[in-house]
Amino acid sequence: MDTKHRILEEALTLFSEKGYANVFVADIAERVGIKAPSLYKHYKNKQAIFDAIIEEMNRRFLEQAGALRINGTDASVDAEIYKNISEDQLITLGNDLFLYFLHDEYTRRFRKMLTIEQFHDKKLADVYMKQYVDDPLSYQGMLLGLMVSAGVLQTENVEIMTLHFYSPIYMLLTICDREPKREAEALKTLEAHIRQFNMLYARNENIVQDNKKKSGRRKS
Amino acid sequence: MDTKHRILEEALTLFSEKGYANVFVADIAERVGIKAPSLYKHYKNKQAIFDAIIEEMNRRFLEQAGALRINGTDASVDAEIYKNISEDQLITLGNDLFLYFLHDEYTRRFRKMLTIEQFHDKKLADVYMKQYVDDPLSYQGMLLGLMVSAGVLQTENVEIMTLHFYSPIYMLLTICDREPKREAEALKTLEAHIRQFNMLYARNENIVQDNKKKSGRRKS
DNA sequence: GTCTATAAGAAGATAGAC
DNA sequence: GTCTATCTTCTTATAGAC
Repeated sequence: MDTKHRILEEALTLFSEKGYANVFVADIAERVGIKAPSLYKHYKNKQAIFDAIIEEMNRRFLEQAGALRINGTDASVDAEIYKNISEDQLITLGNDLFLYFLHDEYTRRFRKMLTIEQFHDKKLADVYMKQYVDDPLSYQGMLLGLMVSAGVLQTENVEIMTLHFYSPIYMLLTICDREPKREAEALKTLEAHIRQFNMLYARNENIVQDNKKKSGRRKS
Repeated sequence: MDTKHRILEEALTLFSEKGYANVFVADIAERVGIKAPSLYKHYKNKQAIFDAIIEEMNRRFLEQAGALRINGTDASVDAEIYKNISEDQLITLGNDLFLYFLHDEYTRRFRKMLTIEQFHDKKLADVYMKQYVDDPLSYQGMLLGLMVSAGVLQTENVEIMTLHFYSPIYMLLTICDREPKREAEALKTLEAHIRQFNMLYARNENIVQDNKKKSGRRKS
């Protein structure tokens, strides 16, 4: 049964690099170290391999939601943690999110595959949207909402605030997926982004010291 | 010579919906109203059609830069315009940028095609990055920099400010490309984003009236 | 479960008449 | 320039031996 799983691994790698149509069953088999016909003992056909990858990813997404909570929907349990969050902790939050998305080998390859295949199948576009747009916005919106309630951050529109927090992360992610060499630069930008985000949205009381340096802005 | 151009049009439409590998020469020919072999009188082969699309788009990109200036590199000539820009004008700027990217039929299809094919050819990833990430950030960075110089906006880090302005636009664009039905919602979000952006980055003097409504934030 | 041989079919491209 | 007929190649998938 190890071969069955290795087929999935190698197929995902190839699909994420070339797209489904440009990968031949023989390519996958070669990487696994078998001949193409042998592969049909493990999966009915090429499409079945693709479907198994999607299924496997769904399983992992559910795990994630429970463990890392990046896409979880139950932010309220973390309420206490975020009531007194500092700028450094906010940076850590953004960093963890970013690096998980970027470095987890399975999600990275899966995301690239989705990017290529999303227009080919509406269902895949839905998965992409849910996983990289709607769920992160929803979960982070709850976290930031808690911080607003706790008086750490301040805004009249949490939804836009969340967009301001996440969309730069999303954009930096799309950059790194295409040009991995820009990762170091992206991480610097990410930190600068969160610092500035914090400065813009932090309650006055929390940035009293900063004001001494500013030209009369945000006096308290 | 009209047929030659129609081939490009129909090919781009199909490539943007299914990806290069999933479109057959016969599909393109059928849309044009000819048989597949006739198509080879106009283009050497399938790849030549794809290459011609890329070339055509490069030509259009250059035109754009000159006309709409969305990706232009000579923002300084527009300096005077942006020195006294209002919030509504800023919204218009973001709206125009967004709607151009979204509604220009050629760029829309081209962007979707690039999204699908970018990992297949490094050159395409480069075009994508330049057109939808680096150039917009560069040009808008110059515009926003001018507004900072003119005292309309205020920040210590124009680069991050530009990221805060553009990345939500980029993200909303990727949403609409995948789910056109969300366009109306995206436009509302876009306007709210720019209003909040303006509120966050505008110099105090420009938002004196707003402060009356705020809970002690940004007193002047 | 893996192999070789091969069937079945798809898709790109050409030949040559009109 | 467009057509029909056809070639060629590639790729998926199956058959059947080991």
